[in-house]
Amino acid sequence: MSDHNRTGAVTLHDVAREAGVSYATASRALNGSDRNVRAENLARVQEAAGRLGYSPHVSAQAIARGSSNTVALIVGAVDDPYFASIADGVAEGAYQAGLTLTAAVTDRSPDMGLQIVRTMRGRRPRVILIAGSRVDDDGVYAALAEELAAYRRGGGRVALLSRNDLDFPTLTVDHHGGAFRLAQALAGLGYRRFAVLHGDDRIRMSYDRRQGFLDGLRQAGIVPDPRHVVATDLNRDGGHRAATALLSAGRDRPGSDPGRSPEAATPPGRNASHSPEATNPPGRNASHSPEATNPPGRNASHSPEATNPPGRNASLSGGGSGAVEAIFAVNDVMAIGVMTAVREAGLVPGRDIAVAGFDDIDAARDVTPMLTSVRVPLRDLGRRALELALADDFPGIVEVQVEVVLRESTPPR
Amino acid sequence: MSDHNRTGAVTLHDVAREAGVSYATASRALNGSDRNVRAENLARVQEAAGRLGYSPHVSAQAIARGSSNTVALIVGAVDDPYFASIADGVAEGAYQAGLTLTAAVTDRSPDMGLQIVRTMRGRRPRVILIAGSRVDDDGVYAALAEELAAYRRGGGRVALLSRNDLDFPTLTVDHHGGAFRLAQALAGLGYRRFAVLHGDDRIRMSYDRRQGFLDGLRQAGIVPDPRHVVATDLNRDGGHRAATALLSAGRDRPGSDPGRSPEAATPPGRNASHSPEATNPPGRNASHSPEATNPPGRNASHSPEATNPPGRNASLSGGGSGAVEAIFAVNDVMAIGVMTAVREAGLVPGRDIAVAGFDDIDAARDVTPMLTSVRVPLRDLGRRALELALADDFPGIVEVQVEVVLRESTPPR
DNA sequence: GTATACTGCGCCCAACGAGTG
DNA sequence: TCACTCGTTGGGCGCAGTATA
Repeated sequence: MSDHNRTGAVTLHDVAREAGVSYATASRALNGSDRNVRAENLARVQEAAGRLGYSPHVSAQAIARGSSNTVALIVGAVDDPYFASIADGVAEGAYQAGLTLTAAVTDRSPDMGLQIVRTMRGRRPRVILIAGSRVDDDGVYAALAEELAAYRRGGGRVALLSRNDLDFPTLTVDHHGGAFRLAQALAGLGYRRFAVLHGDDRIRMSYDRRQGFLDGLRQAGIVPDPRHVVATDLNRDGGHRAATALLSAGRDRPGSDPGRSPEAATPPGRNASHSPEATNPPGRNASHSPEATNPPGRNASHSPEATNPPGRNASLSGGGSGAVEAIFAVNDVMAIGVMTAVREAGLVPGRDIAVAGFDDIDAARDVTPMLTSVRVPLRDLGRRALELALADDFPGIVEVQVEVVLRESTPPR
Repeated sequence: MSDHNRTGAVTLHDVAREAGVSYATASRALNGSDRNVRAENLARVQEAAGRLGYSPHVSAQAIARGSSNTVALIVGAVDDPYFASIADGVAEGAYQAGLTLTAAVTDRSPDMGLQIVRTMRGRRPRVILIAGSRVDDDGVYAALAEELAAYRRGGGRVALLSRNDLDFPTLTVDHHGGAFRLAQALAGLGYRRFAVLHGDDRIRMSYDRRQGFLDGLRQAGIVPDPRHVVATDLNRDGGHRAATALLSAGRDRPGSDPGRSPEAATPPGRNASHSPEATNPPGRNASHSPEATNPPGRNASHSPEATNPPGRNASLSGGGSGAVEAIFAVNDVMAIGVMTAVREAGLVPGRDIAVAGFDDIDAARDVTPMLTSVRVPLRDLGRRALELALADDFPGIVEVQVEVVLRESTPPR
């Protein structure tokens, strides 16, 4: 029965007919606009709806009402604990607010989330939340901003996570401060020679964390060998690969330039995990100018003009006066990869080489030794971003504080 | 301009007016149904659309066309690598198929996904994918089945992941076989005394894995102490908690019944992670009959009639003849929690107590020692589930094979 | 061949009249 | 008469078809 319409789905008409009431009554009974419906009819309608398996067409409702109650979350990857935790927070908040969450992943989009935002916008959600779309080339960047502006003009609400360069309510993390204090803490523990693993400089998170760390070191009178400040992918394999290259370079070819090793010098490529803004589209890998926007004292991967004169031992494990004592990776996922690489090189993380990360994901406490990190309240981040978007006033940029967590991977030295 | 309508968003009307063409022409130009539009007009329309920031209203399109092109994925949790990997696979497949993915999490729903399915259905997606909704009490269970059947009657497509009890295309994992072979492999390595950590028995995955493992042991002539077969949460903390309780019970109170320890005996509660079907609604914790459907040789958490006579040393770490040599947890997340608990007890996982899990998530290779597990192709699972749903024929149940991966956490003994 | 009406998708909302008590 | 409920009708949401001009 009731397969008269195109899709074959049950409509409100069918329910009304089945219940023996009028269309309007059925509508009033089910969505209770003005609940002037007799109890008996109400029950009949509900019963009929249940028997027929009726499900209101939310698209039609959305059109008729002019608004939906979904929140669209756009993340870089699902696979990544960073995003997963944020998404979890958003899901919780959405549930409490009675909103339906729909998520999209920019990871595989050629247009870096721009297209995603476009299609998401077409769904007319009440809120669009963006966690880490990349600060990309100006063209795409401006297009994204315009897209969001148009969405807001249409009554939509926007909140951004972890970027502070657009004119929307933004929840940002104190990357610089956290890394700064971490560096100071590690210096306080007695470490002097550091390596830093970071990502593409156009990813603000990566840039800020690296810069904060270097600034913190400088404050302590420490300037790391530029060859030990390496750009790589912001995921587990990126950390693993860069650390492996550095370790093998230091051991197998003492005096060689680790920054020039083919592994470590590889610009960030595909499968960029974590990376709030590092989701390289397939086919465009490594095609960006890797040296763009580099500040002084930066990544020396490709820089022949390293401050260390050639011949000086800059190895990680050489044991000489220049040997690196600690590796900081700008996120935990990378740091965990680093730890595995260290072990594979026959060394013991923590004892032989200290390792530190950032984010304090759950896994940081499950690796051995437990990972020193900077705690970011990721779930709160998601929840608060949603609140921010829903709020009526424009709070501008809200900065979330973070906390250094010292663990066994960086024992006093 | 063009803020005449309720929402304030730009409509196709605005675009047509702006471009100086008729409404229908603009429609054809933008969605190119039959592209009988002059090149000049086409360009003008596109230009106008871009200038106005027009975004087609997908709800309206869905209504007009009678179909949308989204795939709805319903998972138990985002937080969990198991679901995250599956979601990643689905996202990939959806992207390739030109479908938009929208995901929902049942974790916090009081109705165990039933309500989620209901609302999802209202969105009229082309596909609904369910990864691990719990095999719950018959009422909800039947309601879920009916909901899905109604959805299918309306032309929708369904695929189920990892449950094989409903009449829909299903991708199931050979939980029993994998655990069976793992048990045999561990027995082959010389282990004899095992503990098994599992979840709620109504969760088929947990039940099958545990049963498979026990069957495999039996085949090798091994029957573990029932007190060492413990039910707990299917997440990291569940594994950690249960292992801690067992270890402390074994050490602090030799001869006592570890199954009676308040920690280990706690029925699965909230925050059930991983757990394709274990997402207990808040407020209903521990209210189900915990002993339901228990097969012989099962969990003895609450069983005074343990086969071991009281006084015999059944501790995990006591070192006596009854000391457990290996702990199997029905998933990796739990196993990782177990490893941490072992370490916290002053023991070395792998050397003092072997640990094995199931799923072979990425993190299994980043813990120390690397975790023995059973490899489940989770990403493939997601991708294939989508294909299954989209396929025209009804393939019934497809079973995915798994592979035992022995690593350092279970060295030969 | 190209551009314009018109109808319909499934629903919400408002207004009106008619039927009860 | 009043308060309440119900059915009918019309309009509209934004868009995609299919005829018309």
